[in-house]
Amino acid sequence: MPDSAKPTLLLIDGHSLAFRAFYALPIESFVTRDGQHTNAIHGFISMLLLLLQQQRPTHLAVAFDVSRESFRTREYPDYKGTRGETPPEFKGQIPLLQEALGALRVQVITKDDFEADDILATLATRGAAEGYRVLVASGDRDTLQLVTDDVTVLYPNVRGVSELKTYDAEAVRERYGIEPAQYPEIAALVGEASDNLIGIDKVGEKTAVKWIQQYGTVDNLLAHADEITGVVGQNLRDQADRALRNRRLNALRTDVELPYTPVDLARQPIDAPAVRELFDRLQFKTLLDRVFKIEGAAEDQALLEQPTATTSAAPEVVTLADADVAAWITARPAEAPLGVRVAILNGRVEGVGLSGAEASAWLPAPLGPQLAAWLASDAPKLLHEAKRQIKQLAVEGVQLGGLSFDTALGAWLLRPSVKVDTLSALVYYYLGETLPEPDPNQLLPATDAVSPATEAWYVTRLADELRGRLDAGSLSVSETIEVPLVPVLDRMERQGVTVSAPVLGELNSRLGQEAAGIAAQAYAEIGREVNLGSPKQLQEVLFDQLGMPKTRANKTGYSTDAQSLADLEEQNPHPFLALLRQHRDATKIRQIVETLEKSIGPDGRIHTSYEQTGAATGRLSSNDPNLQNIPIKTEVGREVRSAFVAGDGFETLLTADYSQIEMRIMAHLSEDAGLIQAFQSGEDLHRYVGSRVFGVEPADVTPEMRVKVKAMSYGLAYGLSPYGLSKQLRIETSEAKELMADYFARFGGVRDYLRGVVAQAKEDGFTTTIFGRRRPFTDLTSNNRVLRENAERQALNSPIQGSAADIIKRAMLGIDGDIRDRGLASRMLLQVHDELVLEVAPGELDALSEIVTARMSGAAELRVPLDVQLGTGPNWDAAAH
DNA sequence: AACGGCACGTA
DNA sequence: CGTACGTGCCGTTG
Repeated sequence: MPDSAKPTLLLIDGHSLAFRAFYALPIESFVTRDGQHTNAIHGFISMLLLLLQQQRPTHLAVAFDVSRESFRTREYPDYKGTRGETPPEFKGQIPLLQEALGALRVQVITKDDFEADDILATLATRGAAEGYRVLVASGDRDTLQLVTDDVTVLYPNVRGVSELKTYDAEAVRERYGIEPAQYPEIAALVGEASDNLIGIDKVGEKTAVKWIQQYGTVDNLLAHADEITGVVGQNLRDQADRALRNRRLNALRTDVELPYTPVDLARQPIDAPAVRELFDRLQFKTLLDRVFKIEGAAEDQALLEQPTATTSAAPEVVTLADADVAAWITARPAEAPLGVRVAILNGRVEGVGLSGAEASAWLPAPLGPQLAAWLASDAPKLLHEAKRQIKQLAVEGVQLGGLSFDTALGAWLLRPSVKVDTLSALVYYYLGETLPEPDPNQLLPATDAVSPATEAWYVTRLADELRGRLDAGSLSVSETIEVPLVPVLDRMERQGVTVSAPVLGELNSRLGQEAAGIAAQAYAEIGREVNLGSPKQLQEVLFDQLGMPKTRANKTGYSTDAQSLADLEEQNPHPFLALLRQHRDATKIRQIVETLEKSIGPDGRIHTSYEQTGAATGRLSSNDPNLQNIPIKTEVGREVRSAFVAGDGFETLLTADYSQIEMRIMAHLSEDAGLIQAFQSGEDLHRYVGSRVFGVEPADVTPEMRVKVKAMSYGLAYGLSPYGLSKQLRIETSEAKELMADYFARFGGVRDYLRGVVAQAKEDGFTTTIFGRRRPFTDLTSNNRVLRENAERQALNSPIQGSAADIIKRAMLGIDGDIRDRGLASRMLLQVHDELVLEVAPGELDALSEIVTARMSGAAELRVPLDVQLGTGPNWDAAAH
């Protein structure tokens, strides 16, 4: 059989090539935002993709060593003994690499008591016997013994793993002057430093080759050892045991019992969602593209081959007329929720898919009265991303009631840190089935999307699966907080908030002129014009032209951030620095103003979107535009707030915020008597705490003392270190340390609690909020210190931030419910984590204030009161307090 | 056009 | 070497 017709079996030594990649790629260039090193993974995958392209293997596996222990170390405890401790940056990459290979559907093989090379040898031998063209990629020269006419070894050269040298039988003969099978004979005599196998003294490659060419094997050589003259001959005779031991150890085993034969290693279509998720996490953008480029053809093929197999279990879809809807629904089992899928095409409702466990129906637009009535009813419904569909239905004048579960919310509650949220991806993850989706990049889809009714059926199945996986606490959060919040957020988004275009316009032009003036002065200072918004150009000005001392380093050079500029101003005052800072301030606010101006709708209002699954802690996030980061700290910033006004027909804005809610939660959770007392005393928190920490009367707490204590208190909930505190307060680390010690001496319960949270999280693998919301962590036990300590701070913070999120969400539900129950025209517009902004209808201020106060302070029963501050005014700034 | 990096706004 | 977010600009890459 010609080689080209043979199947190709590619066998890779995972550990040795990942290790080569680790040393070939600069470690500092491959670190994710959260500190995970990825250079070995990146290099390995890159090499793998290259091999897939160049060699087009039909069968593929990667073998890993299980540990350093193997039958070889039992015979010779010093085997590979010279290898130092594995670098910690490398160690953590292997499990991730294996996860990546899993996602790429590459078989990973390990075997207790054997090394990866033995697995390769076994499969290579077997593959060759079964008629495969076999490729062995390994950084271990011992594999050269496997080379035959059918087996080729690919060995990394000094330049790392981007190029692999091909050793076929001819190449081995040329390089070593012996047959490949004789390689271990040579190695046994010369020794192999990397395996800690010492050769015969004074015998190098030249001598060994000469001997093996003459005698063929070590055994035979030793049988004729007396024929060898000179010192090397004597060494050979003296050290014969060593050569024999080496020969035993470097012989690869070809009889390892494995659960796979070559035929089991046929290449599989990759697990695209898993690859996307993982590569996203590892920040492998270009590799992701390469994977899909290579896989593209194969993936399409796989999809074509089994397009219906995965959906065949779904009930057949019947198309219903509206008149038949009520009957169809009545025919379903009572009480069982139905899946609902609103199909949207070009901004219009195309129809609605409904599904129970055993029947699916499609109702094309226009939506009739029977369907509309049922949708609006309390009949239980299951949706995926309900808010989006509720909004779309509203456009058609149709309401949706009775939402009982949202699969997007459920998946988020289960794994709040994972970004995957499309229906098809979740179906894939949790049900293991493929939901064909039209390629959004194709005008004419190659694969038909499934009917919305079938999607609705998948929603019901996914809902079952997710509910089964959620613990009682998370289910309760779903049912009592998140799901009921969906329509509330929808209303807030739809209402929007009125913004004064003239106020913003005036602010914009004023800031524009101001920035231009500042820029001109700045240019004059340095004698040229640069782009003040370009960190790169600023670096040239500051560090080259002006010769300022170097600041904190970042990937593109030295930092020009506000902190660095402030440091420079202290050490090296220069008019340019102040001008730059003023320019930044002006342009930043102006940019926010411009974004807001562009967001004003035809109704004169801004409609943000709340992302309910946006934050892993349980908080909401806001986008398009983000109304949760409107300036407040500076005078100009507050001018932006003043542009947010009560709309026509409304009397005033009402703002309500929780004061120090996170500290109160800390007091509650830690049960620290001192902190609880602080909140019950009615004294200003930081003054009270300051008096305890510094041992003075509350009245004698100086502003400096208060600043320090305040920073300390807030920092605690974030896992602030003494170093961080010292940086922020610009004090010595030793003073920061003392400050923390003094704090904990008075509020020891807080320290115990914070320690306990992390310890508990390590044990459980997750943290929990007061209301049962969980956040899982994987890195708390990581060997990578950066990764581990990041996870520790997140675990420390999550119950606090998350409980605060639970509380304000509960308050929102209460307020919204009361407003509707009492038929008030006032409405809730914005949520900014610990603050709500409401629009007050004429005459409703008192009633609304009462509702808001009661619902916010009553949203949780803590060991300390929940203090709520209200403020009113014609605009958001004036309504603040 | 898309993306990473930087910088910075909020709680 | 402080948690949680979103956005705009720059400079590079395709």
